[in-house]
Amino acid sequence: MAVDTLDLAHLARVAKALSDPIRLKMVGVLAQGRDCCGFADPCTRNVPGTGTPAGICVCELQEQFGLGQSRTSYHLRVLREAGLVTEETRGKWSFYELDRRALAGLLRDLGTLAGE
Amino acid sequence: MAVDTLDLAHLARVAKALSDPIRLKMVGVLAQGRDCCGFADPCTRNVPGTGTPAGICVCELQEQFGLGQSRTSYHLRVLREAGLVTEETRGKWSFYELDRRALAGLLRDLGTLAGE
DNA sequence: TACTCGCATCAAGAGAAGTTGATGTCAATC
DNA sequence: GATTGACATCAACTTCTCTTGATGCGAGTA
Repeated sequence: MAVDTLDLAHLARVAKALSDPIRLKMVGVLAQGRDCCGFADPCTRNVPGTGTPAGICVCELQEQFGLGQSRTSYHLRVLREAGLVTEETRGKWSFYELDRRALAGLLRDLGTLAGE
Repeated sequence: MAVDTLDLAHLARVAKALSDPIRLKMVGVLAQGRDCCGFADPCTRNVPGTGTPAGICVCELQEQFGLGQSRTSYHLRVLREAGLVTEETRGKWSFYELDRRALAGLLRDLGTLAGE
């Protein structure tokens, strides 16, 4: 892929989303995709029927990071708007999942920019 | 390499340096490492004796990007402080070069964060 | 229906980042 | 030694980002 086909504005937006230690840590936690949740709360439920965990709910991230609710929500929104994570509402909970393709795309594009 | 050995603060700083389209474009130009300079100026000189080009001078970047001098200098400083580029003074010119290892390190660390 | 819970969003303030023009410094040239 | 050219840095300003507390809203629950 040629350098001049890169969307630098988009690349910059994704990089900006990753330019904060809190959000990087969130990506790390989401990447581990751990079963939500470790703590005693109804949101421990997995995808109905499948038993497969899908994403981590905001309350768990909030707990893990010791952040306020709106602060947690804000950083998740930045990641979401950059396309790095996806959100799915189930019941009254929001589950966030890492979009690995988006992250892989970033790495690929940066590699391209640097001439592999 | 384990996720918990990553220096997220440093990762964030490098990502922030890449969170601006101007700086991304600079990285792209420096990556091509084109012979400095294309335009008629004494800074066309390469490393004395070797004939090998080493870096691109500020005046060329300024010209290529159509930016003011202090603005160009500012963005180069951000890249330099993030460790993404190195600077070398020769005569009255400053030559900037991409530090490929730093960029490779970023890609590696992001990969690690995302669990490869 | 009223209440609570989980979450998004908003409004306001503090601080950081980016832009611009001015000033300073050092090397090269006159 | 004075001038010029290349560059860094500073000061002032604007704009963006982040944090905090408040408000709103839909989904479950009493």
